[in-house]
Amino acid sequence: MIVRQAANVLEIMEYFAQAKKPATLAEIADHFGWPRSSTFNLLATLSEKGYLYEPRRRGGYYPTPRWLTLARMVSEVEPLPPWVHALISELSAETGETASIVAPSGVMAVFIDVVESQAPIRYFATIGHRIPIHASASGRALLLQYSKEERDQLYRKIEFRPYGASTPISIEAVEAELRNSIARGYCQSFGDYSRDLAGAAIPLPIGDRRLSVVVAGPEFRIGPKVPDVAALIARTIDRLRPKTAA
Amino acid sequence: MIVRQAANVLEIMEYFAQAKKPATLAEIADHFGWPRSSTFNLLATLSEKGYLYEPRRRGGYYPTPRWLTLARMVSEVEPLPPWVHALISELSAETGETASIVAPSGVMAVFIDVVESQAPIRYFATIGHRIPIHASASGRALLLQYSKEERDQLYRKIEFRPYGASTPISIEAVEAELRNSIARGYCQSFGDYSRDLAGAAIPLPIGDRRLSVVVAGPEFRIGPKVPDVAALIARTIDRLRPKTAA
DNA sequence: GCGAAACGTACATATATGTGAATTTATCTG
DNA sequence: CAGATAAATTCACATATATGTACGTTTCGC
Repeated sequence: MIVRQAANVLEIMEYFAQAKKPATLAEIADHFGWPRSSTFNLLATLSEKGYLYEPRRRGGYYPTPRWLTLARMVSEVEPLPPWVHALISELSAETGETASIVAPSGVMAVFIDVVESQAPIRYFATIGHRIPIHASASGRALLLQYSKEERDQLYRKIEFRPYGASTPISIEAVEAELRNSIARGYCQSFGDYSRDLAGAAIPLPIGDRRLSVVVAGPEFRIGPKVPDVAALIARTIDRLRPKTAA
Repeated sequence: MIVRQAANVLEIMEYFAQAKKPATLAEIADHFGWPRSSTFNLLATLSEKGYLYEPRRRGGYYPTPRWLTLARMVSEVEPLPPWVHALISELSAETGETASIVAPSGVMAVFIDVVESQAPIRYFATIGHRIPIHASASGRALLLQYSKEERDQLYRKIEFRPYGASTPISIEAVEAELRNSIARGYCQSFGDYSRDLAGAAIPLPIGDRRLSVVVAGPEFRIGPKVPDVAALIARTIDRLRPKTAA
């Protein structure tokens, strides 16, 4: 069950992140199609807790910097090593495509760092974006770091839906693709989940964290280059990853 | 009316900001005394929206860096000029007390930037903290920037409650204190709202924003020094504020 | 300076939602 | 490795909650 008012808090924040200016109760209510009275209650709650304020007289509400302090506090914990962000920056610059770091979250894979392509047609991914772990290059690069037992447990929870023509829709299909990936030396996906999207991914264990790097873009552009891109990812990891620590 | 589940989202974030480590469903449920099932729904909602993930197998939930991207996006808008933070850093260092920037929000005043004192006994303020605009030095420094008409409108919404012995509990009392502040050259408060707390504040208009600076601490320590502190604030503003722009 | 439109606020009520109990799944212990 | 223990899910129902309606307040156009 989805908790509506919890989701609404996030929607409001995303709204402000887009609008980048204060908004009145009426504007917000109209934007979301919420009743004024409900919107009033929500905004009052967020204000009372110190997360929204009214910067100007009758100028509407805007988030306080408290969001930033909170977000900084939680992000200070186990930050990604700087070379990891450098890695995807470089990969994105070299390939012209979107490069990301991905982490597991149950049956999903979550983007935890992203450098977007500058091309007008590009893979539009954001931090927090989620995709099925079994139906994506980056997800399978995570699965490669699981033991067979752990994978079997996961498989039980996965709903195998045919998102696209090449989506693996059975445990065996996924396992077969994992074997192929090992043989090939990298993971790939051609529209497994998102139409017209192709990508190459490589596992990236950091400490006890199981992550992966992925470079993805429109199939027509990146498709033929997937092996080269994969090789580039591997080379770049090799060069940037500190040799000392495990 | 307070929107419970909206508040709960914030509580969860504050919990993670404190704990600084992943937490399982059970831990969170126990911590807040929430039923497991409700906690499950909330965590599922936040996860589905990409704001929580499970970094390790059965290692519990943790916020994704998405909070940080969002918070950065909203905070990019009209950031405080760097000299403003330098101002309160310096004031806090010189006085040994907590120094803050405050903005109006209806009948309340909100802390939008804070540099805390290092003293063991200190004014514990955080960004987002709210105090009544009429019953605080910093709040009255905001009111000084309002026209009489604007103040009168505000007064109608204020509940005049005797928080402490010196709380102004009538419109006339507030107006009198404002006149005193003008004569004195700064605003002060001795336990108007928080017991044992004293402070000095000065208006700080920036562009069309009405802000104020306040230095506050325990009455026994800062009390006798309030005039000196006020003078220091004024001098420091004078020194740091760029002369060019209005 | 007046009237009208827009905005913000309060409250009672029907209903969407949170919850306790039951079930399933995973982990620990001897 | 099995049995016990703890955690994570599911679900039907009572109730806390979102909302329609009405009212007061502020702004804007003329």
